[in-house]
Amino acid sequence: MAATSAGKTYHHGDLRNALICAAVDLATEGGPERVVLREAARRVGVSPTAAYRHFDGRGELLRTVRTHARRELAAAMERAAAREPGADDPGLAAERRVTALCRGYVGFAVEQPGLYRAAFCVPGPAVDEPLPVRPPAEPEILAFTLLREALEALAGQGAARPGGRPATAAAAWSAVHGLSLLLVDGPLRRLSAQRRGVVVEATLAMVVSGAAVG
Amino acid sequence: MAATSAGKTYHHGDLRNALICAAVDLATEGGPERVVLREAARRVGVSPTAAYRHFDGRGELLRTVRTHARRELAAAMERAAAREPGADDPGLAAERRVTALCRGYVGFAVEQPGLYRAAFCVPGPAVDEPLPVRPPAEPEILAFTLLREALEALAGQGAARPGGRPATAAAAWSAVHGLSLLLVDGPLRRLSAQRRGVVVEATLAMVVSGAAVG
DNA sequence: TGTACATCAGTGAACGCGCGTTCACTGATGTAC
DNA sequence: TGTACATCAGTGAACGCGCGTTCACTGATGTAC
Repeated sequence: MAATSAGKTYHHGDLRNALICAAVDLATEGGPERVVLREAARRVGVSPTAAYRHFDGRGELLRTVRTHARRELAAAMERAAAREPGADDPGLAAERRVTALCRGYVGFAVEQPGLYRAAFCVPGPAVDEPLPVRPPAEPEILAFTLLREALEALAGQGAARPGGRPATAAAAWSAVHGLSLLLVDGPLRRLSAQRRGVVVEATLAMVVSGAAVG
Repeated sequence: MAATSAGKTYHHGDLRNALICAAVDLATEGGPERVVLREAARRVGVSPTAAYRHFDGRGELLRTVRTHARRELAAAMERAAAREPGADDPGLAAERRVTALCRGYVGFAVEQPGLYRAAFCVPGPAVDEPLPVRPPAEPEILAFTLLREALEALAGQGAARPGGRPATAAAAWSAVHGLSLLLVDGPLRRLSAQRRGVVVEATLAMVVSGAAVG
């Protein structure tokens, strides 16, 4: 795009992506409520109106940011799992993968609180928007899928009750999600890094013990 | 107060409490972000300015609502525990109390989503407010205390590792908090009541198994 | 190769909204004498 | 018991803010001929 180096042309060339980047930055700085059309446009150096060429409105921009944030979360989990050393015992390996994924999850939340919150925001239908007859299917959330598959692998090793598995995965997700929010945005946000580590480990122990039971 | 029956006097008589009630209603309807000074005043039938005789500003009103919401949450937990039948075996009784408290916790969140979210909102310091040298100690959160004590009682029965206990309680809290938010405001909010029940039970099983380990 | 023209992607001004907060003020209350 | 006056608890208007969104518009681009 010629615009990139020359700067200042009338046509931006890649405005949609530029707006998304600005919006992601906003979410990173201050969470989903900070994602605001006018400010994103301002940062890109474009009039607010221009954004409407590329997005339906604020809602769509926010949903785009959310998708991005969810991908980043899953990527952080994968990276954490990849760092984990393997193990000969497949049961141990499975357990390690679960804990690594969880650590990656919580680590992302702690390091990117704004983005983490954006990953789970609900963009709120415009006031009094009529409810759709059938709500659109929620898109799969990759972070949850990773967790569920790792837990299934772990359960496959032991004597876990089949059929309880999706619910077991949801329970584990509850634990890491709740922990993340308590640490990031909630009553545990002032914990020292050390205490935080202790709480994280206790939660992981709970998740693993729950997987054995579930 | 003469004002109560006669209506319309210049002096309201109990404006502070009236504003709190209105603000709690707002939170109940739409969560903490719906708690807004002007609207609370409007509902009470008073000018916005009048609120400043009784509150420092929006922040104080919101903190008051939060306190109220936290109390309600704890009360819901206590009620749930009180409904639970006792048991001769003290270990079983302790376990039952833990699960009942947790059920009460999640039940409150599901029935009063707005209030639940208000209970854990952080009123956000005014932009660029200088950080206090020493952050004010977080007030104890009764819901957490209840949970911690019940878990301690449960651990006292078995061979749980001492010293791990506060962290174990935080892990349990993470689970019920995360579950509540996933159900109320998050990706699990469209679950049928039945599926929701399954997930709640799986989470409780995880919490109990974690208490045994921790 | 040049040019007319449709289309695309921006602009700038404006609307209406609701908010938090402050100002100068006034009506009501109750207390000292 | 009556009255002057301080104090308390309201009013109403206004300020400034930033937002989402829409309008009529124009500059730039690229394509058909």
